[in-house]
Amino acid sequence: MRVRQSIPELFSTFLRFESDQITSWSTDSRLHRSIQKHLAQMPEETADRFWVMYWHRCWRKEEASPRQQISAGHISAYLQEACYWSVQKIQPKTSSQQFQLADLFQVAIAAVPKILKACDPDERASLKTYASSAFGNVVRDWLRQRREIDLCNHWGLLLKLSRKRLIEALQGLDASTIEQYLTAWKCFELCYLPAKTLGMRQSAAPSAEVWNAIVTQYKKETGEAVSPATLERWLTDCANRVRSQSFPTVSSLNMPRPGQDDGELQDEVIDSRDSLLTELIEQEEQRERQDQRSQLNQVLETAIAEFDVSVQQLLQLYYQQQFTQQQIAKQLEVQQYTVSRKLSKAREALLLKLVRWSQAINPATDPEVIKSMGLVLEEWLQKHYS
DNA sequence: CCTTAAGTAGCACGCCCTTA
DNA sequence: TAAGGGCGTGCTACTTAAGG
Repeated sequence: MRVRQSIPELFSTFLRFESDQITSWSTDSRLHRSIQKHLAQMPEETADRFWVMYWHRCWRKEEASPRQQISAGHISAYLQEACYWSVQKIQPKTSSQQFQLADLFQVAIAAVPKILKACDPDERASLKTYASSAFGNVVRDWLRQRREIDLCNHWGLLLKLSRKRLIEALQGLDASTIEQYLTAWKCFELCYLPAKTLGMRQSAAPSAEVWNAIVTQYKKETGEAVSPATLERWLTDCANRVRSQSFPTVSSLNMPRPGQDDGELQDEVIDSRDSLLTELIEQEEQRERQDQRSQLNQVLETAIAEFDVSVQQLLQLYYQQQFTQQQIAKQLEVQQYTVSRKLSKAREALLLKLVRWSQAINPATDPEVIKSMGLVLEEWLQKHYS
């Protein structure tokens, strides 16, 4: 990363990422003009510390004014390196390859307004030091929550949920629907409670009896008769809304191209899917993905069919019946480690098939990709046998 | 933070088959 | 018939995740 030198650079340039690598600094011309103008008015101020304090105070004064975005923009630019190094420190620790550095960087930098609010320029000596630790905390917290939400299925998520968060997630719907959803959710919680003591994250879908109980409870609460299917639809919708509200799609940084005038600031991170072209591309990509998914199914199903019957049985017990290795060992009268090893062997063989198949599509397969294929395979097995 | 359970992986060993 | 490779198994230390 090239070290930025001048004050205008420090307060108007942003890191650019391309395939998870920093490629260059790009200048936001609006911010560049702004800092030049201020420098011309105060040519004696050449210390970056002065300008950080200056923009931080402006930001506080400009509460709710459009100018506040400019001040936040200057500070975001200033904090680019701090943000990068904080995220860089965390990223190797995230076991999953799901989140790239650029994604995490984006999550962290979007927290600048929050950081500016929390850090009082009159009390703290250095915004940069404060921000460095705050960026780390923001990303860690985001990853933790994300992992938690990803691990839960709909029913687990609904059990965990607080009423307040559900209401927040349902904003935008009309009042009567919100009321219906909330009542349905309350009935679900009441009737599904026994399962709460078991594994919370992967709670099984309510059984027919539970659904009937929910229907009865709903009738008791509201006097209206609603079918189990409708209740299920409402509750699934609740879960989906909570999911997407917690983690809106993160889009690319929208950095202005050098020389381009109408650059947006990086704090606009919510994806607005309004372009027809984007939609068409997405549809095309989706078709392609579906096509590849069915090919993948075929490859893996054939591979499993070629396995020894005992191995097939093992996979069934493990993935379908959800037995532990210990339970399988007891049933098959072998040791747990034998089960473990046979499962590993089977996974290895499937992974090999998967890698060969993917190499036919894209011959350049690096170890990272193979690692991520392992995860895909595990996910596939879970789904295939469920 | 500690404990516990579940799962993984390295090393050693023995059996079986092939080869010289 | 001995050597050697491939493979399965046993033991055990280690890692990871969940719960108190």
